Amino acid sequence: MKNEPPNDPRLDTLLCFSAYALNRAFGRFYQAAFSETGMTYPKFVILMALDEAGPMTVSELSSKAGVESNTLSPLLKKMAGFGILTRTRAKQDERRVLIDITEFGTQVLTRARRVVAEGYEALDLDDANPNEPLSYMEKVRCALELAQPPKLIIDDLKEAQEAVQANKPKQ
Amino acid sequence: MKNEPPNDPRLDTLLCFSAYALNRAFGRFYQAAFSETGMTYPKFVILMALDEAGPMTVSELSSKAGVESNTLSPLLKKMAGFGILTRTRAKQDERRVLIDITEFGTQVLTRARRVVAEGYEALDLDDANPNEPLSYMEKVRCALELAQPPKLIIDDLKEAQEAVQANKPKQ
DNA sequence: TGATTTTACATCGTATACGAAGTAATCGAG
DNA sequence: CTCGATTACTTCGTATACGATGTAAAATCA
Repeated sequence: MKNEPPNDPRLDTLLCFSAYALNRAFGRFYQAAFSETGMTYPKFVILMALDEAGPMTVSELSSKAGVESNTLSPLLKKMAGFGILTRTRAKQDERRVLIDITEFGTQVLTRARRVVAEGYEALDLDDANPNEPLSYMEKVRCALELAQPPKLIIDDLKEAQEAVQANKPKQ
Repeated sequence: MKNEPPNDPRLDTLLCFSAYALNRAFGRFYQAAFSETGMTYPKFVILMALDEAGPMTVSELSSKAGVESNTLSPLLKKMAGFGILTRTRAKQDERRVLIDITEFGTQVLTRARRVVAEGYEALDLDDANPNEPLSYMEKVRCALELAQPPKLIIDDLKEAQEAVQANKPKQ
């Protein structure tokens, strides 16, 4: 019972295509949920990783998230500018940059998680059989494509964050 | 037996992360296999779709491949320039653009398929259990990350194609 | 039929993502 | 100790990918 006969020319039977299509379906789903907040799916993954495993160097984050460090560098810079994480050169080894989630970042993550969980529940995937990867992935993808996810809102958090930064610009 | 409890904070347990990570692992795998040929994974998917279902409009290709038409437009233009497909305005409806794979494109696809099949076989995934999507996807991802895929070679096809074009520039 | 709406693509701006190459700090051999 | 490797991150060029918007053809309505 082969799952992906390499000579089968049909796209539907290829795991690579399932992953490709499903990933972009998730991407659009998250984009809709996060629109106008500055949040994106890759940023969400980074926050999840930091929240899960604590402060890390860029390399560690790179392997944890499965993206190259050259992809992370500009992303982390933007996120730091946004106030959701900090980038600190390690004193012992000036080459390393330690990344840590901020309080604001934690709050954003908490809300993002809630929105995502709500969105997932609305997908109504109870009848999708998780024991067959390809059909399961396709069912999830279809559900995602039909979904209208709830939207993340962080305006109030942002205002609070800006107020904090205005009070102590001693950094 | 929930597969993706939305409140579970671990990345590993999220289908979205599995799809994200697996997709990029496939991307790197294909990039290595196709390097220096001008071929890429998205182009491969487009060729597969055309080969599978015959000539199509941009919209049809868009739903078949699961990418938006604005992503396809520039991609198709490049591929046409590369000689692997043709773009033709439909006479009945000038808005539509019909995409068809060329003989050269078919040859490239055949070779690409062979290379990919060889690469997959080398992954040695016989012990990966396809009945558990997340662990299966992770196993595949790890195998892909370790893999050294064989490389696609199309230089001779390209030369043949250029010779053909040089002989009949009546287009 | 002429105006309006819809459809099908294309273009634009932005956000990942990668390999290759660059840079600065650390390590290691001699 | 010093100078060439190695390491950790950054920068650069290129390739998707998307939403928003533009444009021209076709369909629809008045």
